[in-house]
Order: sequence, then structure tokens, then C-alpha cells
Amino acid sequence: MAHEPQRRALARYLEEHNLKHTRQRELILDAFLDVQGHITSDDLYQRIRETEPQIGYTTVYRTMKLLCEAGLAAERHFDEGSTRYEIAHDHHDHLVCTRCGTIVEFECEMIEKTQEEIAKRYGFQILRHRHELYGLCEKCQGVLKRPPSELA
Amino acid sequence: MAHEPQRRALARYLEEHNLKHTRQRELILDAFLDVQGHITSDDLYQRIRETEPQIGYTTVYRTMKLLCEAGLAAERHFDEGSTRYEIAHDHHDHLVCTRCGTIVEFECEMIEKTQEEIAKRYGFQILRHRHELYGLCEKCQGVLKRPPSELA
DNA sequence: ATAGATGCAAATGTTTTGCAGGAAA
DNA sequence: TTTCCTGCAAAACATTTGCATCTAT
Repeated sequence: MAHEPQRRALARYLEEHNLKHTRQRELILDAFLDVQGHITSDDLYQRIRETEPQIGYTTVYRTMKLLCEAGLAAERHFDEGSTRYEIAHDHHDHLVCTRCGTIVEFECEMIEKTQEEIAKRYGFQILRHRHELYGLCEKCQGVLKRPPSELA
Repeated sequence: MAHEPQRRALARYLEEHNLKHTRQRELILDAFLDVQGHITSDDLYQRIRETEPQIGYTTVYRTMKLLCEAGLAAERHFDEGSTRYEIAHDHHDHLVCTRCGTIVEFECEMIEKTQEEIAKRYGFQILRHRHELYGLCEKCQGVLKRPPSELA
């Protein structure tokens, strides 16, 4: 069933914090890793309940927070409203298509450096940041260029 | 009572859209402009009700949306949760102090240009963006350096 | 045996909506 | 006198919390 490294990381985190290793936690970790994407707790809950209808949405919400604390997931807040989770990895920012919801990750060292300079100029010490570019992905630009009759 | 240019702009917008010029709308516009800051609808409601207790919070929420449509206010969503409104002016981004809530505006052409390049690389057409730097302002860095006994 | 987890229901905080009465054009 | 607004109460939404029960250790 794969996801072994992450399963081990979770097990380690739970032991170190005197927390319990439960079926639900393993289940949610697996489902989350399977999706590979920027998913909401509710999406994940809907998905899991298809095969495990006895699971509670509260548990999914709580477990996603736990996975963040364990360093396996990262919380993101895009404009659309609900909290999304991504698989934790190196720092990056996002491009978000406002039509189809596609999310693309990018990183740019130059912007990072420039941010530091700006912060220095205002006497701030940056702890984190949020940089999101909203617009149309290639595909959606194409769709919107067609005559209205062809639109969904 | 000042704010004449904005009052006129609002009046013009209301006429053009066949909307009505009411005491509440004028009141909310004035209060909003007085604050000069990044304020939530609820903050504004609390503030106005001190002198005008009969006003409804619904009206404040609705009017802030109206002021955005009229181009007089702009909506912002920072990490802390509720929607804040600022007086509409040239494009800019923000530094936010996570301890005291101070918000400083900045603009950086180089970052803007770099964003465009990134978008091009991924085939995106940017419609808007969001760039927020969270950290400690000068004052709060100082406070947090002191021994714990001196903290509030 | 016991600390901790689960899942339901209810509470939360913010914002929106339905609607009857009220004010502007 | 008609169209639009207001303000209340209630709904919406996403998320969190209280609590009795259940489970991993």
C-alpha cells in the first residue's frame, strides 16, 4: 500500500508525543497522500467515507491538523475560502486558475531576496509569507476566447 | 465634514446605478474614511453604533461591498480571518505584524515584473495577485527580546 | 486500567439571505 | 407610489468544541 516513509514518520511522531496510532489516522494519511493535491478536509472526508462510511468528518479535520504538526502536510489558504492541504515539501508559492481551479507551484529566489530587502527597509523580520498569482491557465484562456455559443 | 470628493463619487455611482442615497450609506462612508485603516466590517459597525445605535450590522456589511463596487474601498483578506477594507488607491502589497497587527503597505516593480515572467513561463494570464509578508515589526521584535517577566 | 481518540451534536465566528416594514425617488 | 433600503432574525459555511463512548497502550 506504499507511503511507507510517511507512515513511518507519522508513527515516530505519534510515539514521541505519546499519541495513539489508530486505524483512522493511517487511513487519512493514505487517502491524503493518494490525492497528491491541494485538497480540503471536506474533500478528503467525502472521498474516505465512500469506502469507510463510519468515519467522522471531525476526525478528518483533526487529523489534517495533526499531519501538519508532524510535518507531513502543509496548510494553504487560497482566495476561494476553505483551507487546503498539500504534501509538505520545499518552500514554494502558487499560481491559481480562477476558472478551473488548477494550482501550479513555483519558486523564485529573486523574489525571496527582494522580499527580505523590503522587510529590512521597514524594520520587519519576516516569519512567513504568502504569494499567490490568480488568473487563467493556458487551457482556460483558450476556452474564454471562443464565441459565447461554444461556452459550457 | 470633509470627504467631499469621495461623497461625490458615491453620489455619482448611486445615481448611475439607480440606487438610493441614504443617511446610512453616507454615515458608513464617512466612518470608513475616518478610520484610514485596514478595518473589518464588524469593527466599523461597532464604531458607528456608538453614535448611531439604530444602525444594523447587515447594512454595514452590504455597504462595504457597495463601496468596493463604487471603487472607493478595496477588500483584503489577511491570514487572521475576517475581511478587511482599505481605502482604494494604487496597487500595493502588505507587510503584516503577527504580534500587534500593524499593517504596512509596499510596492515593488521588480517583483511585479518577475511575476509576469513566471506567469508567462507557465502559460498563465495573471488577473490579480496577493503578496503578504508576515512577521514582526520593529517594535515587536524589541518586545520579544526582553526577558519574559517584562512581557504584558 | 488509563490516557487518549472518536463521532455525534451543538457551538462558533463571519457573512449572507428572506422578508416585512420604511424611506428615497 | 413604486422601487429600493433597512434591520431583524434566521440560514449558511467551514471549522471547532463538549461530551459520552470506545480503543490503543
